Amino acid sequence: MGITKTESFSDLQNRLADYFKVLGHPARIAILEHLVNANSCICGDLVDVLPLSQATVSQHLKELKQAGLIKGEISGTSVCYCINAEKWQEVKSFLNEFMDRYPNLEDSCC
Amino acid sequence: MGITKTESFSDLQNRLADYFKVLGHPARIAILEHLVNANSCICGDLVDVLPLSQATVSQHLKELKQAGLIKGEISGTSVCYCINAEKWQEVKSFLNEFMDRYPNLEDSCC
DNA sequence: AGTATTTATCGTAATATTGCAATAAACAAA
DNA sequence: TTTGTTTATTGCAATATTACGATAAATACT
Repeated sequence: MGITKTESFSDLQNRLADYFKVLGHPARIAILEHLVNANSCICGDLVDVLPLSQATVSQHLKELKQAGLIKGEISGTSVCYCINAEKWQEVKSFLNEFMDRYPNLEDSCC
Repeated sequence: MGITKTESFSDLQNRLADYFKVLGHPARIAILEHLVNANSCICGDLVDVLPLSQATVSQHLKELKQAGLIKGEISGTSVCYCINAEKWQEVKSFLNEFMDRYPNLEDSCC
């Protein structure tokens, strides 16, 4: 019924899905790319770079922040965003472990 | 407006987001886990394993198949599903390349 | 104080996703 | 042919997501 049956799956499955999900939007990919490329705090110009309104960008930033992938630091009137390095590594490993569970072999059955 | 502004983003950004997105649901994670663990074709018993109706499972399988992550081979009345090994590696690399763009360093600015 | 700048939040509309019952489709077995 | 078995599809209903205008909140500057 449009509601994901979260409670029917394991914590691990839900956590995996949640991280994949937050990465599953081109705007959030674009935001992360921008922050990664800059490799520094970006104050405000994200809205200029993205083809979305200020309100929409703010919403995507909120989701990325909630997932822990980025940090936002208030600096005067504006806010500086950057990648949360530790969390980024953690998520990378977490997702990779999942992908690595399928062996790199040629012994596919079909 | 609920519609993702796909056309405003690059092909690469959209492709990345699409792969993350298809992985962004616990049911699809569970399906993939089952296929990975079996490391063989699974005929039919997926519905028994998952806490979802046959129709819903079939829908998730369709999405995974469309993304190319799994293959389905008709075998009599039933269908055998298994991981698409080549595509799995390809997607793993593709997503990993994105995650690796953020350097493994401690030189986070904030 | 008043004005400008920047970001967050609220409210709302449009679209997407999830889930399932019912049904269809395809095949096997009797 | 009829019956059962298995998977796909259709047609909803419920919820979630996306997007943005309007507005609020917070701070800086005159």
